[in-house]
Amino acid sequence: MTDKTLSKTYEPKAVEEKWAAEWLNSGCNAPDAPPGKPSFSMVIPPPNITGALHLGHALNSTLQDVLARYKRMKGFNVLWLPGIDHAGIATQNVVERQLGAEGRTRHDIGRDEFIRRVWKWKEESGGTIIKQLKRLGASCDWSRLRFTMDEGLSKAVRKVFVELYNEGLIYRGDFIINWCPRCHTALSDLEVNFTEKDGSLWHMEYPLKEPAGGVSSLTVATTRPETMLGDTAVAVNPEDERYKHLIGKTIILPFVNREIPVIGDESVSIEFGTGAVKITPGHDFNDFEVAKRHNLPALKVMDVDARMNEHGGRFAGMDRFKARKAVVEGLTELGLLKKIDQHKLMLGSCYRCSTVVEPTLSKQWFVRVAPLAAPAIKAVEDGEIRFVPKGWENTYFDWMRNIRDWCISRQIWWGHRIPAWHCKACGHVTAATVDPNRCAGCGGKDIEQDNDVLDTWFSSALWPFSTLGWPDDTEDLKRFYPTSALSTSFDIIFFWVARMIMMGLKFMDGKPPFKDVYIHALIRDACGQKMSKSKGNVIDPLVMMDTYGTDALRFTLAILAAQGRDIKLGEERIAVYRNFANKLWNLARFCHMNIEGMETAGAPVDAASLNMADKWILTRRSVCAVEVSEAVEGYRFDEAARGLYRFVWHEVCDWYVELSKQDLKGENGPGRKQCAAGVLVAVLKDTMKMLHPFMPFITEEIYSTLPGVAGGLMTAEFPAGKERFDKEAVDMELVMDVVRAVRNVRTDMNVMLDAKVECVCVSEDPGVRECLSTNEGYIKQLAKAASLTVSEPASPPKGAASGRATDGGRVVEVYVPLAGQIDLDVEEKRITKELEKVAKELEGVRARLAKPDFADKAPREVVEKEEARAAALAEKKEKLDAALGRIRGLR
RNA sequence: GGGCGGAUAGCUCAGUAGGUAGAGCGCAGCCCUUACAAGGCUGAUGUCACAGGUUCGAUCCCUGUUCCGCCUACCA
Repeated sequence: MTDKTLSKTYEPKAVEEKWAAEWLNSGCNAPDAPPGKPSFSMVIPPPNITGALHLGHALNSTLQDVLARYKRMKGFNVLWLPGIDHAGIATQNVVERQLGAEGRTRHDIGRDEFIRRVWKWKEESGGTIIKQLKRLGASCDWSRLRFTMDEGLSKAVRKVFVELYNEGLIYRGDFIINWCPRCHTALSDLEVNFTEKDGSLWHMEYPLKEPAGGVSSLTVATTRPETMLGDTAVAVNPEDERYKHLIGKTIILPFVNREIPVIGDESVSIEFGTGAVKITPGHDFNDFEVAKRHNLPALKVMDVDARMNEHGGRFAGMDRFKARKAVVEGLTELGLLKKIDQHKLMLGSCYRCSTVVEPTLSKQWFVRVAPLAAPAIKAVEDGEIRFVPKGWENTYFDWMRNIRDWCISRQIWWGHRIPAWHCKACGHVTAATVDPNRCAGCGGKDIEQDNDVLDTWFSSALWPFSTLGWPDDTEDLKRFYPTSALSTSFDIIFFWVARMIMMGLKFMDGKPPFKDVYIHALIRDACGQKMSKSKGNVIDPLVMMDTYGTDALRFTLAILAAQGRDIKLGEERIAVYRNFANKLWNLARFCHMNIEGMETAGAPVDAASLNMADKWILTRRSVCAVEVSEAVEGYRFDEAARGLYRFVWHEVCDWYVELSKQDLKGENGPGRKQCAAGVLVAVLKDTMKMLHPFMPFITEEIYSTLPGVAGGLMTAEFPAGKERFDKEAVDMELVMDVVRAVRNVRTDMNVMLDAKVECVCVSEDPGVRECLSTNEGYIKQLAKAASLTVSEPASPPKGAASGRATDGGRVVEVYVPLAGQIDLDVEEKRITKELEKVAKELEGVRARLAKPDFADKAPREVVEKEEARAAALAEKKEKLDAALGRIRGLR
């Protein structure tokens, strides 16, 4: 696209495709070969291979890309390493569904064939999200794309497992875990979502074997009647006067007629329910603990599908929910159901398929987490790892300090198979990084690898170093570990961040995986609801990119990314920043129209030829650059984006473009034209550079059309913001203020736009007067004034409407004589209103100054400032009084 | 039950070493002024949730209250 054919509105599609391809070919996403540059590294939080880009990804990737591109432009050797995880359960579900469509199960085709199918699926349709991230402009080093099931990463997983096992930090045993009856696997505590549900509290009467103290039964209250078949005790509080005499007695469990003891346990609440609790160690976390304390047996009464098993008596074979109904009916028939209370309970469901989980006793592998957590807590306490915003540290500490062992085995096939072999002869477990052929205990050859695979998060926890080549001692590890920052969502602080910290410290010689953890906001819909497919309130980032352009989406996400607050996103917001992209585009068009044919427009401008407007905009550019730098480095993406928006729209476009028009048209001679063009181009180039991390496509496109440009923006240097002309910048602001004052009067007085007015500016400050005279051209042009008179204080012109400009403590009275045109009523009303406001304000300031304490205790600067303010207000009031008098005098 | 965060213009949100409260959208008026109507100029609107406290001074700090979110927790 050449400068001559820039379309009137920005059309993102072609531009995005062009640059996305260009960046991929250029290789500038990859870090340089070892130079002296400092490193900046990040790993992408690996999305699921089954996933599609949602707004959370888009936000997170945009912010990381801002960091990556910014740091690159700041001279860092940047590595942003992308990848995906194998999402064990989710992926297995996808392929099992495919098989299901063929009328088969994974068991029909066997483990090896199933794994082959999953890999085939992965090659064909896995990882579409990577393409989508590229479309978003994410400048990852795609040549280093990693996958948790890669050979290298699998090697890392095995080594970590074996070392932890050998140290006794991984163990296997029978414990109660969360079982998903649909996925047929254990889940860790974190993989269960709890939601409040309306349920019932059934009061069930259990007969005693022998009456005691005139009592022949005990009534328990439960939310899960069907589990009664697995009861191995009834517990009461040992302090409970109603029941303490029953402790040690025997109950005959209805239906199955099993004899179970009444025990005393302090965990039982006297107030809740009936004060007596049935104990089902095979299907309840709490009961399992109670049973351990009392040496009670645990009985599993359900199978893998959560159907009642052979211990279920007449209920055997029934699904747990059917069995519940049947048990309740059965009890009713026996006259043992005493009461049903409405009761709210927290119900756990599988985070992958939402099936209600079944706490089940089962043999599983666990990580003993406490020893790993201790140094991980310390690293954050000591500030070695920093959370941004800091508040998230509490969440992290809270969890880490109450951490429970992590169930890492999953009864699925897709994932890292546990590198442990069971010996059939001696029962010894051999954990090994290389498949062994004999038992390490007895040397026997009849060994078999454990059937389970590891939790996907087990491999993700190694991500910051496994992706850099560990366990090999690679150059990448030396250069890029620890990584500089990790950006992610708060909901995986436990899943991932905490575990990465633990594993990083453990396996990387105590070095944490990253220095900063940036926790980004959660995106909600415009009403504040969490977006979800079932609610139908999802905004698809891909559709937004199609509709408004990728840069618009990115800028929207960045400018809304304030720390510590959720983002409520409505589509209209994106349209606003689409407009911004368009504004930018037209700024570029304006530039091209005005420099067309100028050979030297891209050449550096001689500082001596700069005028006040040039110096003003160059200064504002520098201030903006510094502000953006500080904001990005402090992860305040919203501030950076807001600063850029203001600079581009309200400084460059609203003012500099207007200020430079006469010069650019050549009205002030070739020298001025040359200079203004040079400044405009320079400012535009810097603007593109500053904006590039946020809006990479449009900026790259515009930049490439500017004269005197060599190379792309990605490798350009971020403006340092050193060139400043503060004095001129302040003077320019005063001139702008005068223009605003005149416009203000014009509007208030309903002066037609094309009607020129006279304009009188009065100031007692000779510096101010000189400044205004020098810039007469600007004022006349922008305020549409036919003439400008600058004078010392004198009696104001007759029949003039008045205004006033103040900037930096300097004051200019502005008069616009409108003899005959002035609407006296309007002007009188306007001045009266203004006068009231000033009087009120003055009163307040004077009241404050009058307080003796204020003068005594407030800092001197503040007192002086207030005094100056009072004086200014008094003067203003005086002027307004005079103006009012003049208006009235005209009647 | 514990913890965290929010409450600022009609809406969505910034902000403040405690010292005159800001933006965008929307709204009103005037403009199709050759970069841009996805635009320009101008304007109006706030007991900064409530009640106390500290302070010369609080939207900001402290305490309590009320609403609204979220995270976390084995009362069956």
